[in-house]
Amino acid sequence: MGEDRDLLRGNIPTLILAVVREAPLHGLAIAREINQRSNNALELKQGTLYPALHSLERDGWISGEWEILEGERPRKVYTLTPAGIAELGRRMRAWSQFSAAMESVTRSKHREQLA
Amino acid sequence: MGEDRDLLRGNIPTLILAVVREAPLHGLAIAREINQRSNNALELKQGTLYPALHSLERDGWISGEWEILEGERPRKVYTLTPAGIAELGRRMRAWSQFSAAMESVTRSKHREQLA
DNA sequence: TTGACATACCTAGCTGAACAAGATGTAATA
DNA sequence: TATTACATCTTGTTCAGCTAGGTATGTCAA
Repeated sequence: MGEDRDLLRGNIPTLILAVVREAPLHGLAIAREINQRSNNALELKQGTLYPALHSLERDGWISGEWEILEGERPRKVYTLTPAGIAELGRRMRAWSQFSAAMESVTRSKHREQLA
Repeated sequence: MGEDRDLLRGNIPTLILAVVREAPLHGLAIAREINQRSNNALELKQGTLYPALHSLERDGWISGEWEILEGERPRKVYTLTPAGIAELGRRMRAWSQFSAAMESVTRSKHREQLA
């Protein structure tokens, strides 16, 4: 709900890549999609979103193209590149491993449960 | 293995509290325990460990006591406080929620799988 | 046409957690 | 006596994400 801020660290690129994988989207739509899919648990601030998109584009994982339609605001639509697909795979594997490691450490040896 | 560094962010206090919950331990032993339980996936650097312990103690989640034994180096042994037990519960719940949110966002709508 | 509002993009500067790289000191071992 | 392993601690750096601003466009109502 918002105290997860520190947990989000390092995972924002993964989230963005995962969302863009399915369909090219522009910035705010990406943030909206992450928010909706997580049932409002995850919220990307604009000061986080745009710099993250720029660095992902600089690294070649996504590519942005301006879409200018009649009677619409200009939008920069991002598409996952082939390199980005590989990067997403790497990141998701890293996440799985880390997540499993967290489980191993926090699960009590004696199977005690916290309320 | 080491590239998980960013993922670790924000979770170190949780890991420490979880390990100390089961038995009072001194600093390096805590780091060792986390490393072993995670099959060497997680590694706490000393420059991370000690400041983290100090801040957890400052917040009242753990309390440290010097243990001085004959023919042993002095060690500061940390114990989980009652407030720390509650804090650990909060943090583990936050982790579960965040973890589930990551799943929701990264799992493709169309059940496609990455290699 | 004026204003308000939602959308859409962007950035400069700050913050703070984790890290790198140092230091000190003790006990055991060679 | 030197070296190694253990054990604690701190200073200074780094950088991802946030705060808090900014610009501009389209819509709708007064």
